[in-house]
Amino acid sequence: MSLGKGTFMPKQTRPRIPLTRERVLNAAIAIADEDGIELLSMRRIGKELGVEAMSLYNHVANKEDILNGMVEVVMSEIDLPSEGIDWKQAMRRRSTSAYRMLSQHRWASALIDSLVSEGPVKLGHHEWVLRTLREAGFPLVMAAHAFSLMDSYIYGFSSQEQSLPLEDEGDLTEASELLLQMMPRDQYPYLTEMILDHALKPGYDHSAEFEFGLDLILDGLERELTSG
Amino acid sequence: MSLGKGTFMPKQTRPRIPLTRERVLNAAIAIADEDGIELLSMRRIGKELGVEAMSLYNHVANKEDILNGMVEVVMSEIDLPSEGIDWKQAMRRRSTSAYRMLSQHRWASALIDSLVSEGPVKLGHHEWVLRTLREAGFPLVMAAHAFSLMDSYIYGFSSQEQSLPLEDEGDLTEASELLLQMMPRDQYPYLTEMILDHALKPGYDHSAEFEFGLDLILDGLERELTSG
DNA sequence: TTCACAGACTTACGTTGTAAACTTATGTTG
DNA sequence: CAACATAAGTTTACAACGTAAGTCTGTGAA
Repeated sequence: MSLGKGTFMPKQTRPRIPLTRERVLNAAIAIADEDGIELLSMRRIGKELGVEAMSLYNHVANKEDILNGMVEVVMSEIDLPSEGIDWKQAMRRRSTSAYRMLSQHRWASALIDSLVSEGPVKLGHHEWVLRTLREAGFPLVMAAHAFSLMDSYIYGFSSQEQSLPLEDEGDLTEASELLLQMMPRDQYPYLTEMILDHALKPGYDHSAEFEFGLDLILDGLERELTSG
Repeated sequence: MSLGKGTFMPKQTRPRIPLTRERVLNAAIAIADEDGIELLSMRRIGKELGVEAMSLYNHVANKEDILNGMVEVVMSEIDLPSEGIDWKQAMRRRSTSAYRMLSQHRWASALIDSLVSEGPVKLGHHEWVLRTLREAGFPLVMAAHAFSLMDSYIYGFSSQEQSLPLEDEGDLTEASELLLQMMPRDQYPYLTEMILDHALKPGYDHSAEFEFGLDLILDGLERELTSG
């Protein structure tokens, strides 16, 4: 193919959308969302973009750089309400928003705490949380406690949720039934009861479970704030 | 080397401790504890045991089987106090014990929620927690909430802790100083304050941080129990 | 002493991340 | 428009990974 430089269409001979770091990260996120993080490889990302794996290295340092970048991108999806509202409302909004993000990107919670990414988005998020707490009157040590507690819960809950092998939404019925079959029921009566009478019940809602713990934590923090 | 069968020491010609599933798992745990989970490979485990990688497959199904087995082993290290004591004390003991285990085996928290291991130890643990809560008077739904909340916090806190790159104990000083250098301080005043005036303070204790959240959660659950 | 077999070893294959060397496309000059 | 520098692709190669398949051997029973 010698339709090189000086033929007759010097500008747009081939459309060739230029590869960018952003396009690489978006492709990686799409793959991780759809096929799972374990199928994310440099060659797979390249294929997604119609390019060889090694071409990616012109725009990202290496695979870890991609993983860090993915975390930064999805963390920017978290809603951080603008100032001027109640700290409790603000924390509630950012927590449920973070939970929703972690549910949409099931690979994220595992990545966030296996990596040491300290990009501007993550730093900005931390800064926002600390400012909100401090300006609401939390003393320094208590703000640290609150931050640690909230984030441990948010990421912990999301991690635990993803370890349940529910393929689609509401499909934990199938998983539970599988577990029930393998498990000698008489040996685990309380576990059996929990699965049968609670987890398998039609109205079961995971995000309601999340909000129970979140509200308990926020109420406890409010008590600490007003009493201390 | 023809010192084979019928020479003159028919029994213990070579010491050759027989390989077992247990020895494989213990070797794997030792490697993960000392060198990190990312350096755990079949060949590395074989070397540790003076054996080729493929020999392991006579005692374990595959690598995932090993990872599941490792989780089962370390979960059995968690202290589950015998019946007859206050539910709150019981939960506090098992939680701090779980936290201590997860600190000793820094790979465990990531494995526990990336895997779908449902071995007898994990099931037994769940059964113990549910029985303790139900017999303390927690209604079914509240027991589910309590379980979810406590475990999310325990594993979440441990995960977050391990994402801090502290090599030895108390060495987060170095990590924080590194972060401070890379970070434009005037852009993140509250984050800077937190690192300088709290995290870098000599008396900083991570397990105290854990216990603050744990007690807040347990107090909140107690309130739910007595009020509801 | 012979023999069966559990349990070790050897070899081989496909997949991974990425270093090094190359080729080609693009944008800036004379 | 031609020549060239540079940016951004491709090709090839390598070491390390999990593991399937086949082979060899040490050990206990007959």
